[in-house]
Amino acid sequence: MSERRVRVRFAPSPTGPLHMGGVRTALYNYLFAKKHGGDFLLRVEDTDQTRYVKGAEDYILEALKWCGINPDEGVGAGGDCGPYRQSERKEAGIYKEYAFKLVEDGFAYYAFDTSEDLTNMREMAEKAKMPNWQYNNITRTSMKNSVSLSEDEVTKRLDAGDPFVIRLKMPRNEEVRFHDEIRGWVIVNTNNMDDKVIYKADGMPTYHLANIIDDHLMNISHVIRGEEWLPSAPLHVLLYRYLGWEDTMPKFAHLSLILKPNGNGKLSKRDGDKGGFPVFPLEWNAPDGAVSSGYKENGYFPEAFINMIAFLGWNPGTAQEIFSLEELTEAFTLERVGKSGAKFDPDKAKWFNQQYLRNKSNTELAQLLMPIIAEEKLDVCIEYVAEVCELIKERATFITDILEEGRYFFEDVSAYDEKTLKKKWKEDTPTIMQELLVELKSIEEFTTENIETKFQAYLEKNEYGFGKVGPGFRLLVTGKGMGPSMFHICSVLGKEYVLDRMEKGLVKIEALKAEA
RNA sequence: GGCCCGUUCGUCUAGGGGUUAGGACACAUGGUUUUCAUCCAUGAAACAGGGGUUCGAUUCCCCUACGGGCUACCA
Repeated sequence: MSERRVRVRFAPSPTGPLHMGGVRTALYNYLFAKKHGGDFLLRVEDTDQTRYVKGAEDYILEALKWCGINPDEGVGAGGDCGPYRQSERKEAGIYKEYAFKLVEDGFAYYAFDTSEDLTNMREMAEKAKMPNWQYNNITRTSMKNSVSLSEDEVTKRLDAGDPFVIRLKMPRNEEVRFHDEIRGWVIVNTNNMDDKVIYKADGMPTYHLANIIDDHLMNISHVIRGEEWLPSAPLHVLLYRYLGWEDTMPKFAHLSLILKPNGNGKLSKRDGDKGGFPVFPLEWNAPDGAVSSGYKENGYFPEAFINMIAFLGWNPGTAQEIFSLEELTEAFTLERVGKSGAKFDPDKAKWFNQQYLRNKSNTELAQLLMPIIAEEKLDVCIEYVAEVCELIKERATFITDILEEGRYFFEDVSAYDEKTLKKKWKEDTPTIMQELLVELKSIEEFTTENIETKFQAYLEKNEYGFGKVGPGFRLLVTGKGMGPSMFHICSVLGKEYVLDRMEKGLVKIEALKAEA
């Protein structure tokens, strides 16, 4: 067989925000396409108007954009196979003819049973201890459809405009097999499959039909999708066969699900709320006003998020863990995608972010920090922020940690760490601080080295250990009990500021002490 | 319940008929650091169970258990 152009698609339903699992599916599709020089399409599967959620489609588009997963074709990108929204394709009359053709060819039939009929049937079956009633190749003979009803009756109903659906006529006792790129051969007997509705009473195709038609019309070569589709894959194979498209049927690859960090089950929105981590790439404001947090808003870099997601169920087989999108594209293969579900680990997610943060230059970090600083109306220049980043970077996971950890670089000290105050602020500390203040005042050039030299000289002169002077000094200047080198902090802060803080701090702390 | 898929340290995983079963996160200990973080070193930690096949199975096959998915005129 000649090499077919790789064309894959990500086909979400706009029923809510895209969650991590969806992003991973999109990512793997994207990586696979790029790896093989193919196309990545975005198709919106909005055949169920009752589940349509306003804003969801925009959200999906924005989320993918933030992740750097840009479609070559599809909604928001254009292309020759449009429209790419299934609702619009339905309006264009794309699906109807195929549904009816299936009936004509004897592979499907009209069914007139109403939803109530079906519900009643299921309830009756349940009472008769048949808990799982299905509309299938046995039960269909006792239902109202073009298989059981006379031809006259069917025509009469059709002419009268009775609502109907089209169901696939599942054959009796046939083995349907297909090769999954990740799982190998999957074989299912048609006796275990039901007569799925492929065309709804409202004139919309169901997922199954629309999906097959669109994939065929859009020349999709590989279907990479979630495990939840594995059970219906045989149905899809049958649909390709009955439509006469089996020779160009795409290859299938079913991805395992992302599971909850602890406990069982797939990751859901609630797990994030409970575990204190996001499950969505971007913050989602639901129409009902509920807000779900996003990775972006939590300070994650998109590259780190993507990297982390990629490793949930895939690995390169080497020790390398940090991969740019380009490197992922280079390294990605379906063969190295795992078969089993992966429990999501929020700690590892943080670790990825930390790695990326550390690899960014101080200027880069400062640039990212400036908007946040502006929001807080703090008046500093970018060069100063970069210097702060240099000092705080090593102890930050998120960009905002730099601001929080290094608060004292931007604002006066308003509170003093109680523990340090209690343990390290002794009777003679104020005197020592006064003396240190004088020493610092005498420094001409307020550089890290000069401050350190002066400080050490002072210790030596009085035969003090560092522990006698250091903690009080830090407390006075930063309000904290720990942090980066004091000499660095002071040189960044500048002489005036440091002296001022010490003087004011001495007064404040003495007042606090007197109070206590 | 039925059907389908899966099962290596707590977690993500590598590996694969004969290995001291490797790495990463998290954890613990020690070192560096005035402190915290970083960094470095070290440690603890796994082949779900039972049957086969085989000289030999964690690896191949079967069964069981467990986990997951599906079982809509939802995707």
